[in-house]
Amino acid sequence: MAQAEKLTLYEIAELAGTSKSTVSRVLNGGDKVSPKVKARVMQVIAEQNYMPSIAARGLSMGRKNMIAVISGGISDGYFAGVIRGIDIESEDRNNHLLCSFGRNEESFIKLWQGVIRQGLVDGVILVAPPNALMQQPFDCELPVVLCSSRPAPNHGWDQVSTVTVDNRAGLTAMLDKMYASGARSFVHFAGPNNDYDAIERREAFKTFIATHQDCSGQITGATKSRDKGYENAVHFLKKHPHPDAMVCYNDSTAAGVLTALEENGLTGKVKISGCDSGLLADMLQLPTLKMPCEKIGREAAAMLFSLINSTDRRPQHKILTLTPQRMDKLS
Amino acid sequence: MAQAEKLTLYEIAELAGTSKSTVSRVLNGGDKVSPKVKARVMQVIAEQNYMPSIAARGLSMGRKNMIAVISGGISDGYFAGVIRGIDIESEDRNNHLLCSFGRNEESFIKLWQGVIRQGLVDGVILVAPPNALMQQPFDCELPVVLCSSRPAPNHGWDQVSTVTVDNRAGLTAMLDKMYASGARSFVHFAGPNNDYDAIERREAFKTFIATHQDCSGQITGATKSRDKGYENAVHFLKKHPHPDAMVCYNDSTAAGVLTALEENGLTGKVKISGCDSGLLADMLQLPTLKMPCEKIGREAAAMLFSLINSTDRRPQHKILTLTPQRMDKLS
DNA sequence: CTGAAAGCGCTTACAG
DNA sequence: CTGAAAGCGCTTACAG
Repeated sequence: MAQAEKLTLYEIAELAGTSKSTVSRVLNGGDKVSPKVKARVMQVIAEQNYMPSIAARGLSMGRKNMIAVISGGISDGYFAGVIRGIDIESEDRNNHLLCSFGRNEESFIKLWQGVIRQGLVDGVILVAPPNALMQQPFDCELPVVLCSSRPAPNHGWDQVSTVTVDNRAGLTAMLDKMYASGARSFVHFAGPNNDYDAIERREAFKTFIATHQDCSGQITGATKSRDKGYENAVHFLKKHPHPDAMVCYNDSTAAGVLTALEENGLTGKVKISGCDSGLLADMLQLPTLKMPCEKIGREAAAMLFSLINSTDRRPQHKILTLTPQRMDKLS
Repeated sequence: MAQAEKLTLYEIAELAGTSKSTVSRVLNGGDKVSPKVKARVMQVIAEQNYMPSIAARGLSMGRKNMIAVISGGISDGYFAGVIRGIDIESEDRNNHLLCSFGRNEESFIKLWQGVIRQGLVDGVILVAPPNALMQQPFDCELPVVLCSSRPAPNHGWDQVSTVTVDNRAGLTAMLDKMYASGARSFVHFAGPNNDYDAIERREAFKTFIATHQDCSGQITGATKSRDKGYENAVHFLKKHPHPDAMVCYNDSTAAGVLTALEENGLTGKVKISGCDSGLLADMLQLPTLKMPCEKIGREAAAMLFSLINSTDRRPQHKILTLTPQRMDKLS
């Protein structure tokens, strides 16, 4: 196995019979280099399969060509989608991706501190960061983009760019559909209280009920897992007659609720919806709102690179649409 | 928002009234520094929330404290699990993780070339690399670990360390169980021909049939998706009487086969098994072999770090067990 | 158009 | 125990 020791700029220069400066110039394209020399250098580079050390280049230029993504997880399809989106945009720009996955609040915060202080990236994307992080003052000179989270306007975090989804419009569209197909009594299996998306969805639910005199609505929560959804639904069904429609925070919750419905012989008798639209919703043929995960990642990365490449530090915000899926399965 | 410009070693030294050398020494712990000076330096570091530039440190030490993982994907639960495992081990060692996801063979190979030539990592983990890569001569001086793949002994790739699963033992255990519960005629819905795991499983199937005189077996394939599994099963059931047992390459395939069985009124009449054991198998209550994804990642990372920290370049190999799940649902 | 030199932020012999 | 100096692999003014 050819133990091709990594060559340096200097060695390439030697081989090409010229100086480091010149090799650097042909590498970076900018300045003029005589065609002859350029050709020779390029040939040596090709022969040696040489690529410059991007760490050294980063040191010298101050530009790292690397961005970090710190994510609250990876196993969930949501994270995978977002990260894939980020990766696509980074690869297109020949940038590297530093990935870290917070195992819990504490580890997430530690990763964040390390990444911003060790100065090895040009910018950071935070995917669903824990609330605890945003209780701390924002103290980072790097461009940052926040996904799926919109911090309260304090501690300086409100100056950070965001990519979010329009939970209110999405949930309202879902509720309108349910209403149109006859539902009048609703229950919302809400998500965690510290989750931005969950809060928004709950508010949309409240608003819908408040603006429809002929409708009644209850809220139960907080659930995000299938088991918890099941539990809450069992509990709910014991005390209440079944409603016309059950609007769940996400697909996992809906899956649990569905099981409870089945156990109570209510399958097909209650309209039910989820949110996310992954494998689970597919399998269950569940009406749901499609979370544009990959799009979120792409937008976040594009936004971060635009921030990195510009001197304008004003925060940018992008709101993406949640698309209703399988609405025909509602009735 | 405090625009805390990143401080350098030099500035810390100034603030502490000492030299860069000394600050570096307290940072790296090794050499002796007088308690007084050390305390002062540590205080300044704490006050300023200083962390050394790991890129600069890497340049100077030759050690990058960063490893790369190049993966064939991310959306699949398998990839997510492996990467999570790698991340855990890296974080424990204060190493960073450079992640790239190959969109196709070509992009995977390009990522590989870039990573090994740009010299910004100490080692590389390849997760399910495409065959095309291993047709090229192995030319990399960095430690490398291969997950879920074992290249043919050529082009130097056989000198690379691997972490794999014991497909033969796993599948054989599954077949034995099926046999014990009465199955005598088998069909294997095999996976792709260029997939290491698929090949191993197919071989195990062949061996089982060959060593059981009283059994018959057929192989159909190649499938890895649910749709393809469905298609193949429909096709198969048209021509053949249904067998006692259907052994599928993975859970997705099994899911498709299950649908075909249902359409033919055969639900519950054929023993069926998958492999992977993720959300899908859970939902279907499918007997399956559990792929230890996170463990694969952890082992691969641990192996890579041991390779990085040692001068012994001999390849290491680790084989993990596939654990049968829900065997009670077999009959 | 081209090269010598300084500098990016560290570490580590080498002399005190 | 501590500091000045050289060096890691690049880029980029600065002089030719």
